[in-house]
Amino acid sequence: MGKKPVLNMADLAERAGVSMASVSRALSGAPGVSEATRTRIRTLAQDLSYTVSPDAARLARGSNGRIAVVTPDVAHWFYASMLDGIVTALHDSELDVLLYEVQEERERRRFFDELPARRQVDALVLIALPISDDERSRLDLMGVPVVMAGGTLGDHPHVRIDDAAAAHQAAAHLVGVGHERIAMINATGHWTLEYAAPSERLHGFTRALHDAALPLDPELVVTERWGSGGGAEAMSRLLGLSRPPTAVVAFSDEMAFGALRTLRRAALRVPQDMSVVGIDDHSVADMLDLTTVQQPVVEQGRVAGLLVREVVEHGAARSPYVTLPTHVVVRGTTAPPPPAPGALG
Amino acid sequence: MGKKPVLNMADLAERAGVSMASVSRALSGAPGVSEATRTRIRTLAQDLSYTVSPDAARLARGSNGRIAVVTPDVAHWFYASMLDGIVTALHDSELDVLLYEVQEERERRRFFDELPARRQVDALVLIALPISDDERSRLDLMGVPVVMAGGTLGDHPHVRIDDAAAAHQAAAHLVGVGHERIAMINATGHWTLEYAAPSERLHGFTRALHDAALPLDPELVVTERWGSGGGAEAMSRLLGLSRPPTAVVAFSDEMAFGALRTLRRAALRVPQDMSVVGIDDHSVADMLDLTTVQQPVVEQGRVAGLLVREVVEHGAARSPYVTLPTHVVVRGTTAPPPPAPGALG
DNA sequence: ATGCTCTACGTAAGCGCTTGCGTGATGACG
DNA sequence: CGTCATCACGCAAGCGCTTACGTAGAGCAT
Repeated sequence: MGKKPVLNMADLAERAGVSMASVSRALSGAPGVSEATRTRIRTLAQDLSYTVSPDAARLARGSNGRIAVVTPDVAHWFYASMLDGIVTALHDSELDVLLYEVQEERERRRFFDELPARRQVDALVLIALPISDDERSRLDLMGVPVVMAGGTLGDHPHVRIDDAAAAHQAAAHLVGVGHERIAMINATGHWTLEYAAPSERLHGFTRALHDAALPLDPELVVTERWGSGGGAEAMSRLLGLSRPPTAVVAFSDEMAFGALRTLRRAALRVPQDMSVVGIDDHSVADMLDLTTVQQPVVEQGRVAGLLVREVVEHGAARSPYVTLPTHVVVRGTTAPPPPAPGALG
Repeated sequence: MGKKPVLNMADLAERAGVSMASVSRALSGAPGVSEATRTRIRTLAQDLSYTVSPDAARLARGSNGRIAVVTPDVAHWFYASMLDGIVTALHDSELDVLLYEVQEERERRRFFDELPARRQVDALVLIALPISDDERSRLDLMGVPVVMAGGTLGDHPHVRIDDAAAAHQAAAHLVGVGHERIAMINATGHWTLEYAAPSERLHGFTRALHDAALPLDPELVVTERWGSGGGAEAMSRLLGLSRPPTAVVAFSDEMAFGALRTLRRAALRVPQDMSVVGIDDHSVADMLDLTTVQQPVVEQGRVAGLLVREVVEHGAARSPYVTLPTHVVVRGTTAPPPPAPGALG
């Protein structure tokens, strides 16, 4: 009857003819064992395929080895790429990742009320998740450092892009090829909480027009819900205008995709009749030949991963605020505007 | 000096004027405390925002509350959708998810050698990860149940689609609209280990031709590496043939996208000059108007999540082998073949 | 030899919980 | 009014580790 199902440290110690203390030290790399003993124990552990129980170790030591990543949507291109960067950066560390998806309001509430990650992790990485003040104070209860990937959160470490600059680049590109009547398709969040990106990008857009001494026609700024459906809808509205634009900056590639769909259905040619530029450089943008402002998403995740490692390992990050650059990728959806009807040339 | 940084159960018990045992029982829902006491303790815990330490609980109880999900690529559409289904299915359970990405060979080896998830989880979900026999025996060392999502693995519980049937449906659709010279673009894995899908899909394809009494021209089966690049390459080879096909079944939508790109660059019209059908119903397929065989990816993940819950909670799943249906989604990339050069009609 | 410092190792006290078992109180029953 | 379940609860023994502290022996200088 009854051997333990799995070998524990006491068993190993016995077989090695030493105390548990030595085993623990040998395996963890702590000083206080001779090299000979250490090697012997390690070899034995290997042979018996023994592993220290992370839970027991963590309990005895008080915290270690795990972080939580919180994402609004596991499957969405943007968040998934971020997550990819984060786990990649963590690959050669000892940190494991506990994954939480807080998509709907219900899960959101559950996450902040119950704090399921509480006492389980050494740090938290939030992927582009706007947070209310109440929620921030709940987070503080967890008593662990937080880093924000793809946005900002108080004075917690973060990585992000300059949204205003990105939109500015998009609009400036259109100005550069000769457009004067440029629209912006902006996004509105699906939660009560607003992301900062929409207003930032609108500012950048506005500033670009201003810099080019172009008037800003309020009709040409349309806001729809986030996603390609919203983009399609927004483009319909723009086409319905008495004086439609000749080019449009979309809040994101996804919205640009929707806009392109509307244009195709309306039998308008891109870029001859209408230029479109997105923001993101979504993996599909290349396939659809969409001109866009590229932002390094995986890289943002990677930096977030490095930040969280620093924070966990050294208590703080050396340079906790990182803004990564964006740049225009010219493809086939932008060109000079068609000659104005009744124009001289 | 020295209060504990965080409230523990002993503190709570003291403040509540009861023993730890009662607190534990009250909080965990175990019998042996009166309703009155239970409520009182719970309220107090709430007020003090106390949470049981999952690690200590797990240690004392011997295992509980966490599963590992292993995916080849966090960011890839297919795996990300699977993962989404899994975490969604786990949302209203008490299970947390530990995420492991084993992308490159190095990480793969590390994962199977070190078994970082070992002693940390109650079960393992593998997302479409082909596994060698050696690796399987390593996995057995973990001593926890394994479920496979998007494939099979010995007699472990699994969810998947019928790959042969999917390819059969794709080819049959093309036969149905009148094609007789149909190619297949097949995929080859990027690892040494082969997925089962390519050969299965090839079988389904072959069988469909056979069922329609069409000859199978070996020239028309081309295999390229997985991904849209491979699809593009494969299509080039097909176009180089002395007698090119009039239609093609691609291993996946991604490969179909590549094929479409090649066709566009070759100035061939789709579907007038060439019909293309993919498999997956990738989120972008709709955007590119690609006819495809839809497979329920998120749903497969969801089912995998349910399976793992059953396995963890009841020790076994009631029906551990699930095959989900696929079906053709007709869009704009398939049409009858062009009239044969020199044909009578 | 004596005394001292090091090093390698063992002892044992926790870490924060769960749970089998024991106990007194309570109520049912004859 | 005695007898026995039953129930609510406390006691204390772990769960599998880490680590402060203690100790024996080796090495060295005196």
